[in-house]
Amino acid sequence: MNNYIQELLSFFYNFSDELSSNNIISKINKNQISIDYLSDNKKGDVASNFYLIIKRKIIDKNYDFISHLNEKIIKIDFIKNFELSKNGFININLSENFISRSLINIYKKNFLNDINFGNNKKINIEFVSANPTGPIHVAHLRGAIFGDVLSSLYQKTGHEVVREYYVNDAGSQITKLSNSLYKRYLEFLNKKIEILDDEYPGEYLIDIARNIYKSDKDLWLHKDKKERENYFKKFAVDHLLDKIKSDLKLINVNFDIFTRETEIENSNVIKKLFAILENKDLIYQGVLPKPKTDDLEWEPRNQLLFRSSRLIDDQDRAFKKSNGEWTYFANDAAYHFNKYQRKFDKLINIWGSDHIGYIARMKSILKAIQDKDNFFEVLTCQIVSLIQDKKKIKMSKREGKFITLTDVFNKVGKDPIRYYMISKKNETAIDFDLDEVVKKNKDNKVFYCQYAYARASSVISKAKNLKLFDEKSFDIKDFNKNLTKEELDIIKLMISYPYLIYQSSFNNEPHRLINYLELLCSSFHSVWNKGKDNESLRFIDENNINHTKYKLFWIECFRIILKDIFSIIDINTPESM
RNA sequence: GCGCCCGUAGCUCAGUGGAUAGAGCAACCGCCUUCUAAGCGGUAGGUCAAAUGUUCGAAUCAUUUCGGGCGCGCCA
Repeated sequence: MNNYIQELLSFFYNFSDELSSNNIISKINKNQISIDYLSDNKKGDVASNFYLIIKRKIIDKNYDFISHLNEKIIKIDFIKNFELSKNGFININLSENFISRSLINIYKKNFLNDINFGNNKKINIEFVSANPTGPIHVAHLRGAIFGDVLSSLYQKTGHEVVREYYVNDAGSQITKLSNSLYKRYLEFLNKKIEILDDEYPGEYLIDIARNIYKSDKDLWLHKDKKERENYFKKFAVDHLLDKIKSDLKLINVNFDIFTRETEIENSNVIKKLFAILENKDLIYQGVLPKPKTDDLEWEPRNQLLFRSSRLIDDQDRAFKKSNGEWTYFANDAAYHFNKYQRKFDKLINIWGSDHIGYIARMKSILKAIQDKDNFFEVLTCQIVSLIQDKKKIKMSKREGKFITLTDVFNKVGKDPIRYYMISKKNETAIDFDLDEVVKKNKDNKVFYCQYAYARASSVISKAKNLKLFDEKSFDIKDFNKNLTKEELDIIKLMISYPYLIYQSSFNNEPHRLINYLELLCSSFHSVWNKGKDNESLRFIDENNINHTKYKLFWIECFRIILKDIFSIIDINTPESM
């Protein structure tokens, strides 16, 4: 029973049901009931607004809320007492017995047992999916880490997660890539070349071309164009995908599966999807309206359309080009149908904010092929602006000038990247200041938190050296008499951790981890420094072994919680710094 | 023109309809004979873009306006 906050919420939900079915109150919106366990404003260990919600809805004038609540709440074993504040909050204090049991659960590392709300549901999380036309650059960084941490959170809460990357290895961009690579290859044969505006100028293609030249010499000059194009396509994509994988490995982002667009194209999945849509009268031959964009040469054309406006989208979308080829969207729709066929309970996509306009049509596809409302969810990441010398770094894809993941990694390192990218809401555009983040390692909170862990570890190792670290003495009951208020506050914060994980996962908000982590670490540093002013408040006091064992117990728990958070964010846990 | 996101301290950002709106950085003043000063304590800094509304209660919800970002094609 680690998730006591959830239990408390359920208690109030049931309470309100009981009150309304007995006609004591009129109907309320239960979603308004909340439990406050983090804010500074709360007066008890936790606080609820329950009374404020029902107060105005009370019909029975003789109803005595406090004694009724008292009668019910006394049966909850983890509650010590409660009081109704003048302004209507219910302030609740937890029983010492419960707190010490919870702490023992943390020590035994079974504190997350109760937040298994996933019940082994299969979740597919698709993220990054950057086109294999160049190295991973900074625009993909945020989605990569958001997707990775979100996946870990879902795993923590009992879901079976598949991390998936969709490889767009078909279409005209790949043809252009193939042509650009061929030109670089021609360079090795001393031919003069010119890279066109819409081709890929990046120097990374030169290295790939060199490989082809080394093994094949002038072989491809004499081959037929189609054969050569296909070979160069595959060669380029394979190499760039390897590069993407190894780049992502630098920041510990790994995938379970890479699905290629060409696989989808070559399978019959698109035909199957097409049949389903046609059967539902969602496919027709028609003409799209003129787009609202300015400066657009527009010729109306008759083509195969998907009637997405009947579902979620505001207009219909092209399924086939006028030359009869499937559109990118059609392939992508087939890919999502393919994911559906793989029997996931839920699909989550993480897209950059530049794809927001694409969400409605894809949701329309998913709605057409299945009934569940929340089966398919798209989470978007707003852009990250890189700041250097107090200025935004401008990137130009056309000139092949962009900051790659490797550039940022070499400058900053894995932990600050992962920490910073996950510390802000995904829907907020953020500035990532490369100078601030590396400046003397001081301005970055990741070091602040790792330092807290290292300090805690140094206490434990010193205690072990002094033979004061005795596990057998950790089954303690009356720790509240042996610890300071500040220490008890940290302990109460720690035992709310399971609910925090539950909330972060349920709401797709990994950044809450960071808020919690920083609060926890700041409290720890503060308590640490109390020992500087007052020797009796140090964690290890050889003159007071009794106090010491209580302190060592919660510090070990603190390390366990920190280690758990660090493992989700996937940053190092340094024993010393 | 339309859609989505955002606007909170000088800067970067938290903030679950609820109690006195917070943190870090920058500024200023203190704290190392000590389990790690990569730390701690304090001071100062706010019309939560604006207006109206809903509510017992709004930074949070609704509407409008202003400002910023990202998108809107048979591209991918």
